[in-house]
Formats: sequence, C-alpha cells, structure tokens
Amino acid sequence: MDNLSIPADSPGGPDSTEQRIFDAAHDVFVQKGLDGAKMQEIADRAGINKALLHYYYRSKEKLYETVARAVINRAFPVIRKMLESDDPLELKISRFIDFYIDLVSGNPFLPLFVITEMHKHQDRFFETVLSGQLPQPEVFFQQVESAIAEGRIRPLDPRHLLVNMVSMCAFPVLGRPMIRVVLGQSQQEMSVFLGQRKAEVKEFIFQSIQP
Amino acid sequence: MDNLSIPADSPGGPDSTEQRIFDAAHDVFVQKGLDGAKMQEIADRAGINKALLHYYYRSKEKLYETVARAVINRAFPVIRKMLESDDPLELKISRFIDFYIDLVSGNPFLPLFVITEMHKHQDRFFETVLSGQLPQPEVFFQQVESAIAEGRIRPLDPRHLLVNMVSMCAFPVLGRPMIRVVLGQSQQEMSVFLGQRKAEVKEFIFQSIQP
DNA sequence: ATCCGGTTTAACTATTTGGTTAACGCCGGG
DNA sequence: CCCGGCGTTAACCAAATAGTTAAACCGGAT
Repeated sequence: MDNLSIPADSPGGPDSTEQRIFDAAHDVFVQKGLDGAKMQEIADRAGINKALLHYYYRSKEKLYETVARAVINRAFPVIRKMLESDDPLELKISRFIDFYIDLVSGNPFLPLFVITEMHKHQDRFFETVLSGQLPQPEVFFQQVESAIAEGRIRPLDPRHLLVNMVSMCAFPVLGRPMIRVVLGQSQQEMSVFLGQRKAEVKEFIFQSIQP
Repeated sequence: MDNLSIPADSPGGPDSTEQRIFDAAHDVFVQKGLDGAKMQEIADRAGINKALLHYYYRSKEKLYETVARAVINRAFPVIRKMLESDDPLELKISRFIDFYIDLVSGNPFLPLFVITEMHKHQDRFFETVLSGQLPQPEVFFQQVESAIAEGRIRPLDPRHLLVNMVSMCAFPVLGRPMIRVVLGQSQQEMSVFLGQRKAEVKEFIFQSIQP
C-alpha cells in the first residue's frame, strides 16, 4: 500500500519543532475537531511548551487552518488523477474502489474531518479545494457513456454511478461505530469486514452495471 | 411526505419556555455540536435568560442529552421497524430506500449530527442516547438468505448489502456540498438530483442482486 | 571568551464559559 | 389584601483555556 498516511507536511526538517507541532496538531484536530481540541493537549503530544504553538503558528485558528489545508491538499489530488486517468472503465472503477477504501481505512478520521470542514467552513474549504484540485469527472462520465453506447454496460446515469461508488467506500468508515454495534462485531471483526468490502463493493457494482 | 422534520418534542405548552429552550438548543446543538455550542447562544436564540437553561435542564450535558435523544428517537425506531417488518424482501428494500432518502432529505443535518456525536462522544452515545433503539437486522438477513436459497437473488453477504443500502442513501447528503460543486450544479439542480436517487438507487440495487 | 539571534520555558494574564445565587415580579388562593 | 411559590433576571463565581511575556538557554559567528 502506498504511503497514504496523511501527516507528512511542509516545514523545516522532518523532526523540527515546527513539524512535531504540526503532526501533533494534525492528530488532535482530526480526532476532536476545532472546538474539541485543546492547545495544551497538542503541546503535550508534541512534547513541547505551549508557547511554542503560538511562536510558530500565531493562534489556534491559524494552526487549525494549516492542518485543514494540508489534509485537503493531500486527499483530493490523488482522487482527481484517478478519475482522469485513461485506464479503461472497468479497471478504473476497480482501482478507484481499491484506492478509496485503502485511503479511508488507513485514515479513518479523514472522511469525518473533511466533511465537517466542508460543512462548517465552506468558504475556506472550497477556496482550498478549488485551487486546481477539484476532481473533474468528465473523463469518467465520457467513458461510461461510451461503454453504454457499446453495450458493455447497461444504460445508467454516470453521475449516480460515481456517487454510489464514493458512498459505498466512504460511508462505512463514517458509520463504523454504528455498523459495528448493529452487526455485533468486535473491533477486529470490523476491520476484517471493512477489508472484505473492496471485493464486495466491486462485485456489487459490476453486477449492477452489466447489460 | 410524512412529517419527518425533527424538532417537535415533549414539554409543556407548544410555546412554553421549556419548549422554546428545547427548540433553540436543538438548532444550536445540531448545527455546532456539543463542543461548539455555547449556552449563552442557546439562551439568546430562545430569547430568555441563561439561568433558565439550568432551571429547566440542570446542565449543558443534560440539555444536550435531551436533544440528542429526541433526534435519535425520531429516526431510529422507524428504521428498526422497517428492517423487522414482514414485508417481502424486494418490497422491504424498496420501502427502506424511499424512507431513508426522504428522512435524510427532510433532515439534512441529521446524518452529520448523528455521526459526529457518535464519534466524538461514543460512550454516552451508545449508553444513554441510543439505549434500546438499536436496529435488529436479523430478520432482514434471514430474508436475504432465503431469497438466495430460493435463487431469487444471487449469493451475497447480506451485511454488505445492508451497508451498501445505507451508504448510498446517507452519504449523498453528507457530501452534498462537494457533489454539488464537482457536478457543477445549482442548489435546485442538486435537490432534483438527490430526488432522482430514490429510483436510481433502487434500480442499482435490484440490478446488482438479481441472480 | 563573548556577543547575538533564534529558540524554549515557566509563570502570568485575559477571556470565555458553564454554572450559581439572591433578589424581583407575578399571580392565584386564603 | 397579602402571602407564598413558581418563573425570571442581573450579577456574580470558578474553572478552563487561548494567548502573552520576560527571562533563560544555546549554538554559531566574531
């Protein structure tokens, strides 16, 4: 699996104080959100004095913004490349599912963080995401239309297909605690269950779109 | 459409102080979460003195718990009944999709609220907020197994089918702002798009599970 | 060796915020 | 009329927490 683990960013040396702060802030903000995060906890996790947070990042707001932008900038461009590649449709769908499920499984806090950020700070979110990394679904849509025309798949709205794909990959991580309890599973069983989904979702899709 | 809109609860007269507090708290908690909500803001929105919040609801925790329970109690029991009904499988799936999409469309804040609070305050969520309301999927699973045995649908894991169903219904509301921008749609077009999903998701599922 | 800048810290301040209290008003029963 | 209790309020309190400051540290340049 690629190195998709998110915290690996910008500043100074890879073990500089600034970097340690960023990493700690990333962990705390991503798990607890802007309101739930405490500066002291970030300082403790970074193993440094709280004043250094302000020395390097002025304010909680600024620190949060830095983290939020980094998370967004790391998640979206890869998805975009994947949608715009010239892999044939079936392979593209397969790779997309694999990649997306790996991504959210390896970063279980990512979907909730991104979605919360998208809702609570919409302006900043789209300003960030619109700077060149907005996924362009046109290529994918075109491929679907062609496959329909060729009779390789049944007629369907490619937009709904795309939304279905993303939904089935992202939601299970969002709803994991609920799903786990409803299915009566342990944490380990739940990890297995989520792993199964790569195959299961692909099968579900390919069965659905066949002519 | 049924009256699925959430805020309409318990106490006193429909315009009592207690009710006004509840409504204001509902709005604020749902929009900002437990951590982001401020008691003063709730009081202001209710147009009353902050001390009255404590007079009627003791503490922020209790007030939050009341609101969260009310939200959960309106959504989950119906889902549970739906899964446990003795409708034949195909009809049950169809009704489930219709109901779930109506529910989240009519209460777009609901999924994000439930998921956020479930993650951020897991213990309390499952112990006090959700006590007893857990959906029991056994009946549904049994029906799927029977349908497989009878050859009416292809062999598949009923757990993944259920997760797929919920995912495709709930996620589009969570990701709505993103989906809207990626598809280049207006708010109106987006509402239409989400409305189409009732038919589209059902078709997607039935095509997938057919033998 | 010493000066000097960036770095780091402990202690401090200011503000926010959940929660309390004591007084006031209002209204129905005696 | 007045008494008593529920409802309501302004003012207050205490804890938590973001942010500041002044002094100490430290390594390299002179």
